[in-house]
Amino acid sequence: MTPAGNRSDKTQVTRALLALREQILSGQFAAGERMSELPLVERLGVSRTPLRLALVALEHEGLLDRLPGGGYTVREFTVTEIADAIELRGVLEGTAARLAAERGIGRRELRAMSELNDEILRLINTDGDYVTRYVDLNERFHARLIKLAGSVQLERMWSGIAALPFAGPSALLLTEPKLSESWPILRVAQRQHASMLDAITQRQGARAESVGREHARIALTNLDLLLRERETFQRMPGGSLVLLPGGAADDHS
Amino acid sequence: MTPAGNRSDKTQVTRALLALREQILSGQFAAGERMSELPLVERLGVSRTPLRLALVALEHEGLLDRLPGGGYTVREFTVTEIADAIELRGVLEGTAARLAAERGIGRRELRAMSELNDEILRLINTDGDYVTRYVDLNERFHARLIKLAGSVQLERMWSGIAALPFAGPSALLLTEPKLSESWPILRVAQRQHASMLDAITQRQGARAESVGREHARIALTNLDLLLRERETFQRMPGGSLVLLPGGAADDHS
DNA sequence: CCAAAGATGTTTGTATGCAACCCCGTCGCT
DNA sequence: AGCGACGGGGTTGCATACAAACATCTTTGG
Repeated sequence: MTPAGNRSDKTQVTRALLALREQILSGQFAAGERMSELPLVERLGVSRTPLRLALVALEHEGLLDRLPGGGYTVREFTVTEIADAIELRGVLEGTAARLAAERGIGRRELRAMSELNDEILRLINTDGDYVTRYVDLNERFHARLIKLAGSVQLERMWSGIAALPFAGPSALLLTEPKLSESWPILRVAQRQHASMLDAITQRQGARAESVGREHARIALTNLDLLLRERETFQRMPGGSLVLLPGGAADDHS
Repeated sequence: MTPAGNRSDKTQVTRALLALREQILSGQFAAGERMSELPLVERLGVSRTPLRLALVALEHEGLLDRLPGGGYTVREFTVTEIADAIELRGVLEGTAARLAAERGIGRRELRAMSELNDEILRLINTDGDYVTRYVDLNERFHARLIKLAGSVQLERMWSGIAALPFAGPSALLLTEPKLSESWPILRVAQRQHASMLDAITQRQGARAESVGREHARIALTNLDLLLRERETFQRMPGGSLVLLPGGAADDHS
């Protein structure tokens, strides 16, 4: 859904959309602050007409909230919301896997996904900075998984939620500093990919679904780990939009 | 999501949105036909600016498809897509029920839903034309169910899919002619509502989820019944948007 | 001194004019 | 005769001017 622009659109609304999203995610707007059109116009260098289209797109995307008197604010996400979004992504991916299993999938497609996953396996057996490549492969795997179900609606819903900051399939990957902690997790994830493919191949719908769900919950673990290091967290794109649990408790629960 | 307008907006974009949606659902546009802005402007009596906002809203809603060169067409739905959408609504409602069960729900809310469902029970024990009232009660029950989970994302996704023609909780109710056939179905549905509430009360997440899913599948049955009477089908709002299975086969499968 | 009405600035909503684009047919040149 | 280019109609994209809603602060009258 209006994820970016089609093609390499040079249209003003795309320009505004991209710029705005980036500025929002990098925390250049305070959480409850009212975003009026005129300031944005001069900030982004587009006129009001395309700007408004970009704004409704971002509202649809869930990054902006329309406030009563008109105007927008950047949406603030609680940790619970993020966890819910991840759980929901798991539900959707599980459903995709189940439907794929029930309906049967061509060997070509399964083969392609297997190869993607094999490449992931080779990658995490390597030493070195493979994060970028891993993210790419992982996203491709998940995107294809969703398409396996062959349902437009499912795809739409998934795109809607996976575009949310922190809810995407590779959103919470630990970056450099703590890579040691994330290494075993990636292995588990790769294994789950394989299990899903196997379940789909053998048309075991229930198994495919539950593995799909559990797989997404890996992100919950990563979320927990990340929350232990608030500074790192805040620096990640979109980090400033997250309302961290208040100073009290929750740090040693 | 941009379901109707907030408040009783007299704004032009709302006017355009409502009028357009109604005209689309009543089949006043051919399926693949290109909808250009200028004709719509004089048809709806609003200028291009609010019209375009209404168009993107309908695109987000899934009723319109943007076509490559610009402009829109009304979206055409296959029977399979409708079935998928219903299945997905079941997945979401099942998830809502499961989350509600897992997280626990206040008695007040459960009580309220029980009363709604009791009223449905009394209603279907009555003779007479209760369709309108049933639809109202049923929609309220489902809306509350979704809210029980307490997840904004889930609610958003559900609204998105329940707004689709034929995918809403009461969308495929058989109208007057065949009421006799739908009567026992309503009884089953009411019972499933009760089971869901019971499961939630007893915090039986898995049960709540599976009942929620199965409950939505009632709509699949109704869909089947409706497809036996194409004329009736075509007359329902949005009926003309559905691409019926080609003349061959499928009538006696 | 307080209250109410009005003026003023700021905001969003709407209309419209202009420019760029695309499809397509036709005309001219080779 | 074929191929290419030019131009016309129609369409969308964009910018801007204007109107209406809203808020605020001031000013004036009691």
